[in-house]
Amino acid sequence: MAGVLSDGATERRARRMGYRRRGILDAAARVFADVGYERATLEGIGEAVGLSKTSLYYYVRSKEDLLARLLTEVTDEIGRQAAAGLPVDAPAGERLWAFVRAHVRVVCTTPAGRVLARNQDVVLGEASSRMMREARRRHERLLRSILAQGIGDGVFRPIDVRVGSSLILGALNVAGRWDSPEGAVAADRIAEELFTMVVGGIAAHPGEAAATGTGAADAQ
Amino acid sequence: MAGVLSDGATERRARRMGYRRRGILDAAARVFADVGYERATLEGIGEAVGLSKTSLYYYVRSKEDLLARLLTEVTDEIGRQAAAGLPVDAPAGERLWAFVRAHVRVVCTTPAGRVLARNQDVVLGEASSRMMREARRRHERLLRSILAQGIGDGVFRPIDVRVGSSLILGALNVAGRWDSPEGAVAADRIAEELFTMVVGGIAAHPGEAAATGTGAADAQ
Amino acid sequence: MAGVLSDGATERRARRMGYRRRGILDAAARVFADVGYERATLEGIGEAVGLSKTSLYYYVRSKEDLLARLLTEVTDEIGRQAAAGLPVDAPAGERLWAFVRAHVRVVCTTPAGRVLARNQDVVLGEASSRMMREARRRHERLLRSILAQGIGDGVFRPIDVRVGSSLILGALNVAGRWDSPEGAVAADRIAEELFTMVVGGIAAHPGEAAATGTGAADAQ
Amino acid sequence: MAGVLSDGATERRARRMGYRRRGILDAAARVFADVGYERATLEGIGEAVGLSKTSLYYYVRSKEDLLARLLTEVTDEIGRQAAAGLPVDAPAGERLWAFVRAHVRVVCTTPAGRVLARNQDVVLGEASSRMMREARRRHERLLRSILAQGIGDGVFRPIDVRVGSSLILGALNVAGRWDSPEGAVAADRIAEELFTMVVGGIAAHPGEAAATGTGAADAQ
DNA sequence: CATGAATGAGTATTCATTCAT
DNA sequence: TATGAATGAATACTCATTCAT
Repeated sequence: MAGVLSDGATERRARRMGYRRRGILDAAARVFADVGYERATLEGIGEAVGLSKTSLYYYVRSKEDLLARLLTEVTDEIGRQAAAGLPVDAPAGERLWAFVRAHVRVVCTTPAGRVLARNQDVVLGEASSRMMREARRRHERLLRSILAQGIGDGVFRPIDVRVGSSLILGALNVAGRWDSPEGAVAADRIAEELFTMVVGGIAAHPGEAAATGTGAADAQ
Repeated sequence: MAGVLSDGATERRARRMGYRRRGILDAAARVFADVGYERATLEGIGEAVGLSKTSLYYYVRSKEDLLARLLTEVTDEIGRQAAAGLPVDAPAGERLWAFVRAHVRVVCTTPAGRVLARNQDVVLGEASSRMMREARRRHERLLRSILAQGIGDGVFRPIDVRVGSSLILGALNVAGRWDSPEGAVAADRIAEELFTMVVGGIAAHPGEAAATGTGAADAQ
Repeated sequence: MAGVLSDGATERRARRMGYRRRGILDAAARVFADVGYERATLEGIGEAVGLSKTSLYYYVRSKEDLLARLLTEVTDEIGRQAAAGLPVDAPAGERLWAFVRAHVRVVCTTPAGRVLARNQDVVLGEASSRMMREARRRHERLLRSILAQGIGDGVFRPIDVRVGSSLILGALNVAGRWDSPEGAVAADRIAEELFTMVVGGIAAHPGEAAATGTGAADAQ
Repeated sequence: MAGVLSDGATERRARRMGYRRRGILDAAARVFADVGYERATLEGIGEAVGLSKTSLYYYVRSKEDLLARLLTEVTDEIGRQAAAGLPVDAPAGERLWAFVRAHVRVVCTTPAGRVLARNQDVVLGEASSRMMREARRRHERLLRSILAQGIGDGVFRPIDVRVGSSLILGALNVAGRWDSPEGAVAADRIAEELFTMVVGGIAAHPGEAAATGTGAADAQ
């Protein structure tokens, strides 16, 4: 894959670079999760990796870049986990469950996940902004495709997928704001609860409740 | 008790003070909604009201105070609207619909509402923090009481009300992040969609879908 | 003394003005003594008299003016007390004792006195600066005249009166920095100690000690 | 221990850091001496060293810190000079003379000394406050030990050493408020005058004068 | 790779002071 | 007399970022 000559050295350096970058990203995630993006300082992050704040610039373009990379990475990681181990033609219900579980798990158990769940609204510059927006779009597209499939298959009601996907993401992200439960098991229980509500709603007798809602709307 | 004459003057003055404070709060809401709390500057807010930044301090204790007041106010306003025009013994379904509609409407159509929907995670000092926390608690308590009533009446499934209320709020707040639709009508349509999903879920045949979810969980 | 016509009203007003001014000066003294001139705020002083900070400007030109008047007043008051009850031709020793006692008493037992003792070095504007400087000069002139008289009468050694007066004032002012002893009696005991040292020095056998000092000076 | 080569570089760097800090402290001393601590601005100090005001923060924690370090340093320097060249068992008279000369010299001829003499009453935060308090305590303890020794040896009268040390310090500090005489010689002459008065008092015939004082006290 | 040194731009906050009423 | 309202000027301190080494 790599060039023949500078191969060994380059790769080694790249990997070292990767290790460092990893450490930096992780440290940033922890700090961001702790005090929030705006209140976090590069010095603090540097301290957390054992590097001077200036050295950070060797690996990362800017503070915004740091956040953008972090969120992009974790977002895509969720997507990967959501698809892992599922046949391409898995039914929508199963795919949705996998998505929910992956999202909740990451959002509950990792610093980066908490950062993702909480920093939906930071205002960034053009470059970083685009990077993040695209990752988010990928994520939503995945969820929407699941919803669309379910609707096509007749297992989901014909809802507006854009509204639906937003609602679901908003609902799942609340988990990232709770005192993070330790371990995947606890996270999975939360995921189940959220999944059940999202899929089945809260009504005991869905048809009637929906009617009630409409009735109230009409009654206004 | 007060003299007939000075009464008018006094009242006028008090109202002027009110007007000013109102104007400041509103301007702050607009600015916060535009650029986010952290990037907003007191100078910018001052400009938006036509007051020097230092004059702001005549009406407000600090930037944090500004946000806390704003969010407290708008949160309580939603609660008021959610209860308006409903008999005390209204059925849970109707009450939930009123809550959803009020929340979405405010969150979609007012700057302060957008600020509320987006700034769930700002870190504030003790005083402001408490003020906001309490408002939020009041709001959640209202929603929880609705859920509890519905469960008691058998119209809602016996879900965990804490999880449920968080999920619902998270879901509703996403509306505050969309390019705000103009007018209460559009907001109400969104509210209806969200309400329908929250109540009825997205499954075409709830029982089965839920079963699917559980099945997926077992299958993992 | 006052004009025949507007007499009653004017005088009443002047006296009212006087009362207010008094209250303001006293409050300012207390506040200055508590937190220091620079950290004191007009608002705080206003509060201490039960007046809005703006109202202060009716009685006083500025914050600096407040300090200048205060210190001028208290300085002259010490001078008055130092001369009170003494025949014009009193011996220098007695006059010095009266001076020391008056100074220490005021400096120990009154807020304004403490302000005087501690705020020797505030930098003020031209007008206020001159007012204070003159009061201080009057005070020093009094002390110097006492020293000169004593030297002329042969009861004090032929010291440099300028150095001597400064030294004495510096020595006396330290008392204003101690936790102020309540009551004139305690203050008088302090005054006696300081007076004794100033007059008699600390040497057991003055002549020899002075020789020692000179010797050390020579030895360097 | 360190490599031969990097040693030089390291040391040079460390010294540069020292130089900078030194320069900053000195500049601050000059500015504080000129306009007083409260009216001094970080920007002004920065200008005086040829550094931007923000760069100051690379070397110093805060404005208070700057003052505290400065006064601590100069206070200890006086102590050092007061002890220099004296045998440990030097007589109290000589030690006192050395103390007085050192104090007056520094206070008259150095900016930091003038700052010390004049800023006895600035109100600082906890950390800086403690640092300064301790330096002052060390200084007073030295003076008190001299007084105690002298009293024990019978060369000083049995005065209250706490009162005595305060009085002396107050008396010596006045020299820091005069237009500073250039050169150590002038300062030493002032020191001699002050020393003479402190030790021998101002009375021509100490015993009688003291009696006069007491007499005045009795007569009141 | 790593960092020490330096800085510019930004920002909340304080406070004496003015002025119309 | 008294004050509510408004402001200008000042100021300490923060932090991301650059650059030479």
